[in-house]
Amino acid sequence: MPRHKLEDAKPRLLAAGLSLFAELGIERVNSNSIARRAKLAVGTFYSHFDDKYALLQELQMRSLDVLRSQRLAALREAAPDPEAQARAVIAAAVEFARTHPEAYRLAFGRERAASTRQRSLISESNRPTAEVLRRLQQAGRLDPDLNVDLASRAYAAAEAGLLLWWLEDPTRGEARELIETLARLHPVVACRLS
Amino acid sequence: MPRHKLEDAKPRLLAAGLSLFAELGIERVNSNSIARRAKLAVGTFYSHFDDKYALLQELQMRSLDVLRSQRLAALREAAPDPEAQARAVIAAAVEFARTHPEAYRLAFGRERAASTRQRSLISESNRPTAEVLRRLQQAGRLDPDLNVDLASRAYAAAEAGLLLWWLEDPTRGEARELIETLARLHPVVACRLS
Amino acid sequence: MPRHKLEDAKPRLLAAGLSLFAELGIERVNSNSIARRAKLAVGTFYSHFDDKYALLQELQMRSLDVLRSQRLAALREAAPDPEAQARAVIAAAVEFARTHPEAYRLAFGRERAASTRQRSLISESNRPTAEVLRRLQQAGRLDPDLNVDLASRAYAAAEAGLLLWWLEDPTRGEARELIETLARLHPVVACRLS
Amino acid sequence: MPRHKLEDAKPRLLAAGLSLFAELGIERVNSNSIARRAKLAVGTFYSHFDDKYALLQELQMRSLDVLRSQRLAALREAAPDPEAQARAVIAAAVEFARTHPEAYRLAFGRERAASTRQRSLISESNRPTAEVLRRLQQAGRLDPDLNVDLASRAYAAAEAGLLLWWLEDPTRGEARELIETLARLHPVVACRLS
DNA sequence: AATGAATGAGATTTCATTCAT
DNA sequence: TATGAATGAAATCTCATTCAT
Repeated sequence: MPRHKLEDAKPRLLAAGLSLFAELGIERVNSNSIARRAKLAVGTFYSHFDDKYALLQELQMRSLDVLRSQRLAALREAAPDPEAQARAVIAAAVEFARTHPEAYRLAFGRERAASTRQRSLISESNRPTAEVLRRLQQAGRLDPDLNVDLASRAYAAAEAGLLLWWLEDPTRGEARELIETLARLHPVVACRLS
Repeated sequence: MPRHKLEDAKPRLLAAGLSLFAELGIERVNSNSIARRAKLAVGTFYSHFDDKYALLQELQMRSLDVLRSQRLAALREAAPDPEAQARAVIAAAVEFARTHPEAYRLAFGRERAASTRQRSLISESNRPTAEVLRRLQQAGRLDPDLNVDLASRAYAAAEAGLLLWWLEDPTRGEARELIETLARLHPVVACRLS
Repeated sequence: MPRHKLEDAKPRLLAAGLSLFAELGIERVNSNSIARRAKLAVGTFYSHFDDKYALLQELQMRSLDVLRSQRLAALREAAPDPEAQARAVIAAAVEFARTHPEAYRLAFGRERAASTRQRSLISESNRPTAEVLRRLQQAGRLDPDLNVDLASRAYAAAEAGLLLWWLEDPTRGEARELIETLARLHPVVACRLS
Repeated sequence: MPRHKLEDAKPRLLAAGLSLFAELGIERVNSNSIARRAKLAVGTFYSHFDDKYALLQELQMRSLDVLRSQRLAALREAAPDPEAQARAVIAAAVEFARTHPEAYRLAFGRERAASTRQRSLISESNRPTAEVLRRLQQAGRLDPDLNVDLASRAYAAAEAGLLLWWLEDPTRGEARELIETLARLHPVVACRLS
């Protein structure tokens, strides 16, 4: 006996999952409670997702997509100078974390779609940075001794780690300070030549 | 019917827990399997730990203590120059991660003693760095605009993130490169004046 | 894999619990055995009751409700004389114990919904008696020195204790004798004036 | 490695058991906690008692012995009149309950040495009353229609039930009132002829 | 597609009892 | 006799998943 309009089950499950995961962490959440919060039956949950990890993964992918597109937009509007561009991309990330704290926590926090041997999301969002660094290095504008993969990975960890920590208590700093701090650690800045 | 010598139950449980947590993550491990791997009865597990999270926490604390003391030892032997000291402390961390990969993963990886609202272990190991930066800043040897808390937190995240990523596949870089990369991002270096 | 019709799980669990508690006492009974006797899965037990004590409490409440209503019915049909009324109410209790021995044992026997600091069920069923005595005393038809609370509580214990003992071996007396004996101890009779 | 003087292990276990049983009820108490409260090792518990039920039974027996002897003493000092004697015996019970509330609760409360098909302790303490009634009835001083077994059993339940209830909150009445109330319900009084 | 009671494997935890010291 | 760490059977409880409606 179908009781709800058909169209909105999936978005409701995603929203319910997002808030529950953010509150409790995946391992403390179960499919029944997600359905309950979405005011749907458990069975409905299973007709949309294989399990809670699938829902988590979808949430993470959606978050990353939004973040990615906001970074690209920022990039397009930034001055064509590597440092300005790095700063713009960082600012986009800080803004995303500020406006979607639950999504950011879910995508970059400790939650993993368990079973899945999913590539780290940090690595995922890291790839473009490595590319940029490589190009700068070839252009002679970056320390040639730098291991570009390590540096971009270290920076990505710094960004995610700092923002997650900040989200726990946003009085820990102002957006401006966050951006400034991250910019100084960004390889484009910290390892530039001259 | 007690069958084992008295002295070794707890160390065996710790060792069994360390290897199982490292292999599977806490949520895939249960008290029965820890006891089984330690060749002890379940009850023995519970006469030494309240639950698997307590065992995890003890492992984390022990790892941090060892890491802390190795950092201090490195510090004592380093030249009295801030940059040399930062490098020495980084080298000690890399060495610890290399020689105790499971312990490092457990202490800094995503595993958390759940329910416990335990202070992040990264923050914990972060405190001394912030102190050093504050002193340098007062001595006028560090950018006075730097928010020392944010910077040290960002660096700590970079270090932990990079080492965890490296441990997944140690061919990703040489110890030397890791140290070099982290040194460049360390606030003492990246934000020094002149 | 749900296998049963929906309607009958709870009644079946109640019936299974009643017979098992009566046979063995709560502490010798466990949720698995209740479910097994009801030919249901353990999980089904827990989707209807928090634990075995909750089931016990529901059985006790239901028994008391039935007993209460039978006492009221008896009262309505009795002559408007206090002694006749007491006798009618006693007879109703004896009849209830005779026809629902397990329910009576569960409600008045030693089984308690443990942890619960539940008001004694004897006290519960005692309240009306105390009221009646108080009114008779004010009307000058009962010894004015009598402590009505103590007397009604003592009587209630006598009634419950005698019936429980009788249920252990009904050849210990005839219903008529039980009623007669209890009537003589009832404060309305034992403490009447003139 | 014996650590305690040999002589006092058993009394200490009995005292520990008495207080724990009184606090929590047998089913919430276990041999380990009894030994712990007695500041002895578990093993010592098992060298003195088969299990916690054996300890309970010993406590109950000891309590009954003391109560019995106090009743006898009271009887010896009472006037040779049945009613005075009943009153004296009741007073002894009230006094015992007042001075040894834990022991009284243990002996007459709902705790049972489970497994044991032990005769009810109430029945046990009931026997003498039935004897007395029978003699009075033969002497023509008691209603010849009275079923002496039922009456004495009902009275015993009233006495135990009232005193247990009173012990829960001794402000419920004064010793004098308790004695008076119980005396009125005692078959010797309530069923005497003329 | 939606429902939700029912399922039962499996995890957590307790505690009476043993036995080497 | 006393000790107490170790044992492991058994109880409690959870929750992902199914399927008749």
